[in-house]
Amino acid sequence: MAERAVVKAVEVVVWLRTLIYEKTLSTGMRLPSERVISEQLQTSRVTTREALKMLETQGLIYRSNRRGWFVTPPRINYDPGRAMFFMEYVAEQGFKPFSHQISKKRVLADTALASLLSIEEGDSLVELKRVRGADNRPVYVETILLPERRLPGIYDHDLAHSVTTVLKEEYNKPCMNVELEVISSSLDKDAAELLQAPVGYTSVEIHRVSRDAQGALVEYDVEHWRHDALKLKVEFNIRS
Amino acid sequence: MAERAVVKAVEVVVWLRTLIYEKTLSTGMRLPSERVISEQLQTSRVTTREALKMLETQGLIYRSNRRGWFVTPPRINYDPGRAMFFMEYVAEQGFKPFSHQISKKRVLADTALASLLSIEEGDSLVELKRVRGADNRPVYVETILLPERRLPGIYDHDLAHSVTTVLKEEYNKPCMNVELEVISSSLDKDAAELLQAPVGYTSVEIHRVSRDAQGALVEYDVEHWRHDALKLKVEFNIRS
DNA sequence: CAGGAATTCTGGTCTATACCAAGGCGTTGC
DNA sequence: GCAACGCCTTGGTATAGACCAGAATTCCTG
Repeated sequence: MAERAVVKAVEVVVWLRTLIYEKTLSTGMRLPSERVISEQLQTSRVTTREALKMLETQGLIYRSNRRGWFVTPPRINYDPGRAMFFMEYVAEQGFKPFSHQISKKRVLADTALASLLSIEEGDSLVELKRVRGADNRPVYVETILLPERRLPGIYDHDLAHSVTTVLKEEYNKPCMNVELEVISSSLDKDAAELLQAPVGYTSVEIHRVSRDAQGALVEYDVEHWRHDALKLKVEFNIRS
Repeated sequence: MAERAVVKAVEVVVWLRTLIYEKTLSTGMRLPSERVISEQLQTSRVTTREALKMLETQGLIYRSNRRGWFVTPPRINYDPGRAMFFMEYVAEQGFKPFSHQISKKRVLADTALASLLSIEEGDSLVELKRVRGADNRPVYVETILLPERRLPGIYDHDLAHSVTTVLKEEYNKPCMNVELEVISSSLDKDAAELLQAPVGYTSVEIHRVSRDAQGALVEYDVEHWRHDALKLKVEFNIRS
């Protein structure tokens, strides 16, 4: 009997996944505690945790510091090609969005930044940090850099809501062209804290360079998303 | 003395990361074995493994089944907006690319697939599976679906190299418009085997719908990338 | 009844140990 | 010369137990 043809941790994964698929456990609900699961399936806590982490990697469940494991809500569709801002498209998908500004300050472009953004070294940039989320769950942090020379007075505008709108309405510089860079990475300490996630949590990192109709850089933006909260959509035409 | 202000596993992470950054361990090299690291840093193997997994999530190292842990090579830049094919752009980046066809067969569109691809239910599709990689390291698996009705005789063409080229040269249907969907996910058993990665390994899943100049679907493609092998780049103009 | 203190519960970290399975490699035998 | 066998190393899986830190709840007190 009892060949262990199957991996024990996978058994736990399957058991939990079934509960989730059949909606015994549904979005937002807490899973049984690690100790209870272990007892139920006759396994050790280490093995149970391994299973939970697999489901976390799949994005099916997430943990909240010392509170428990929960079933992950649906992902947010994010289409950087649509001229809409966060609050709008998140609400459109039936979530209750929020956006908190963390900081706003001036920084000077060092060599690397200057060449990356094709501006002059030493140029002043307005740096904006935010956390954004839906239904009380923070999903990404972002750092925005705005070249002050091209956007005089930008520091004094209210940027808490929509930078895109300010650029368009106040400066007549709608972002026309976007360059995205996307990699899978992990959260550092700061980002993890803001997203209420463990350090090292899998993340999706998006770098976005936006240019106006003349091809001049108007916004540089780095976003760190919880990996399980994002479905990125992009549509474009091939450049031949 | 000895406050454990720091997490032991993080100590290990920092130690290894330093070795990597200062190039004591460089691309492709094997790390010391788990047991050796544990002894060296006076910690248990479980803790060491935890640290290794953190570095794996960051994409700094990867493991090869029972052979050891290795320093991850640079990521491949992938820009689906450029009208180039895999072998070309990978070679351009200094890698030695390869591409293996796994299977080629006909499948019939079910309801879900039909509506997703805006074709008729029951329509025949040519399904192509491949693994691709660089420098002997498989980096992604893909499944391509081609609607046979729109591409008569497509099954009999040599599709092993570049589907894009066949579509353009033989059918005069260059892909003009692309719709991407990107999510962070994890590898299932089949994909994991093909990529020589552990089951559950973090992956980036890309769905790609390509259309010709008339807006008709000509190619549907699902790619599963090792998360640490990909840097996705996209450039496009905003739709207002 | 409100506010604070104590308790309980949950995940977070860590140790020590054990055995398994597969890759790598050297040795042995033909 | 080379294939087959077998040993050693490496990661893979699993157990049992311990203690910590923070969240949640309960309970007690003024």
